[in-house]
Amino acid sequence: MDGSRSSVLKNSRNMKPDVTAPAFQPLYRQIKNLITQSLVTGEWRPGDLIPSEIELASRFSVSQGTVRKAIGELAGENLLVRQQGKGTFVASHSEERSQFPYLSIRPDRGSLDSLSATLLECRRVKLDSASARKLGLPGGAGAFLLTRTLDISGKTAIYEEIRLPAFAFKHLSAEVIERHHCMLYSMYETEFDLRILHVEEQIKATAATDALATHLDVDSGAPLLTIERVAYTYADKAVELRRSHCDTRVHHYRNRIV
Amino acid sequence: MDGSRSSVLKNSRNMKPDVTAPAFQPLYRQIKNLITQSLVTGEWRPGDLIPSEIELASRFSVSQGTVRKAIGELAGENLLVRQQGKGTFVASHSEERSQFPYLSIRPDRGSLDSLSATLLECRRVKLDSASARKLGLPGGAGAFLLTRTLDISGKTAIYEEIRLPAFAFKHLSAEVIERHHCMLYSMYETEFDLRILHVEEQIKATAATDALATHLDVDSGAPLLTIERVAYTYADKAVELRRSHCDTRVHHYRNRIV
DNA sequence: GAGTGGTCTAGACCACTCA
DNA sequence: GAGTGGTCTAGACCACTCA
Repeated sequence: MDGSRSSVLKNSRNMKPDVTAPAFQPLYRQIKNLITQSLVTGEWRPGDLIPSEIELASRFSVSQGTVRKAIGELAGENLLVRQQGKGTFVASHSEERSQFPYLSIRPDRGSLDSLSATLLECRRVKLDSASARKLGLPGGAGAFLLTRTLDISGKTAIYEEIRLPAFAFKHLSAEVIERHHCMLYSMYETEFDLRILHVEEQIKATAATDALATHLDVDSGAPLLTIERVAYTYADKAVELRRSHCDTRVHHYRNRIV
Repeated sequence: MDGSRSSVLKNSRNMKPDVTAPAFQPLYRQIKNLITQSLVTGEWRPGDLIPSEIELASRFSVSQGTVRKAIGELAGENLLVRQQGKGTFVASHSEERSQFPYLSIRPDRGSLDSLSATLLECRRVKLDSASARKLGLPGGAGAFLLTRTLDISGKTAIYEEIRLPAFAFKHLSAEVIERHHCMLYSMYETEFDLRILHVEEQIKATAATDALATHLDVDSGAPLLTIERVAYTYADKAVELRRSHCDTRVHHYRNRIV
């Protein structure tokens, strides 16, 4: 080797260099960015097998170790999944053990076994300005509003409203949702090419309104756990808003912090 | 190299091999276990600089890369902190930016700036059987019970009860706590050699009791966020129970899931 | 047996810290 | 300038999968 790191990867420089830019970008980061590009553009789609490390190393003219480090970071971010002996795959919600990958509600005793969703409504609405802002859209932008309930062990435990930007979910309908058995994140992926990568939640205790009390079969004014979620895809782009109201008499929200 | 991996690290085997044991344990995992041992026994204490990678590599007769991989996993678990040019340190709550490292409550608007704790009580109690079980102790074991409130931006937002096994916190007193300005996890570390590594929380919405209503200046029956926490040290050993009640009218619990 | 990811090495050099 | 962690390479070999 000649020690040159520039084979395909020389950073393009502006005439006026940006002094706030990081001084040094290691090779494996540049490889990581190239791989991420292929994910964003859809060249490799959820569930796909990507080229082997050896293949990528020769394609980018770097060593296998450098490709490994790039893939390792992407695997750590749950964008890729490595399987020894088989290869590296683009992560997908469709293949995950859990039907509801970001659901943190658990029964107080026993495990989360029987779980089912009932779609109540799917209709077109215009976004209020606060919701639009969170989705990076102008006020009044079109959206789908889904409402549904989730039953845990046969008992209705969650009522939720979900808002999805219309432009990204063109052919959405109750039929499409029900065809996917209400597994939304898997549906976003296969029907709309939209992979949810992380979610941010704000949780409060609230008093049940009359409507919620009816849906959840609790007393009006009873304490409920209200979760406001924003779900993000590539490049930290918000693509779903969700407000969930949970009856926590025999369930709880579980969280592990390291 | 002769390819032998056994220099100092041959696995000791029972006469009856444990068939459930993992078939293969890579070298770096064994090195990781050795380093973890030095952390558990207190050979290297929070804040300490550990030997350099080169030094450890020669001590264990492996390559620097193998030591790096072991340290990398420990750094990923927040047990060690690497600093380029300086060395690798044992992680410590005393050095962290946040006074309250696992506090997830945030103001709805603005950032978590002014934050203060008021210790209400510190006394000896006997553990009820449920609490004792969570701490892996027999029912009736001795413990300290701390109660305190936390003010966020000048407003009392949290009331909490904390239970600590007496045997591990021998010289605990209100004076010791106040000397540390109520920064408990930093105090556990410096006074009791106990480092909290992760916490598990169960969250419910509850109705304020009269006593809580008074402490938090809310109406009796008002919805509160109730967080049951178990805090763990090395080897997943539970060493603190905490029940926090939060007024979430102008605050929320924030969580990010990847 | 061929192909994949996983481990490990020795060695070179870089970025950073501190005296 | 000495010492640290960080990057990168080429090459060997291992564990695992699948035909």
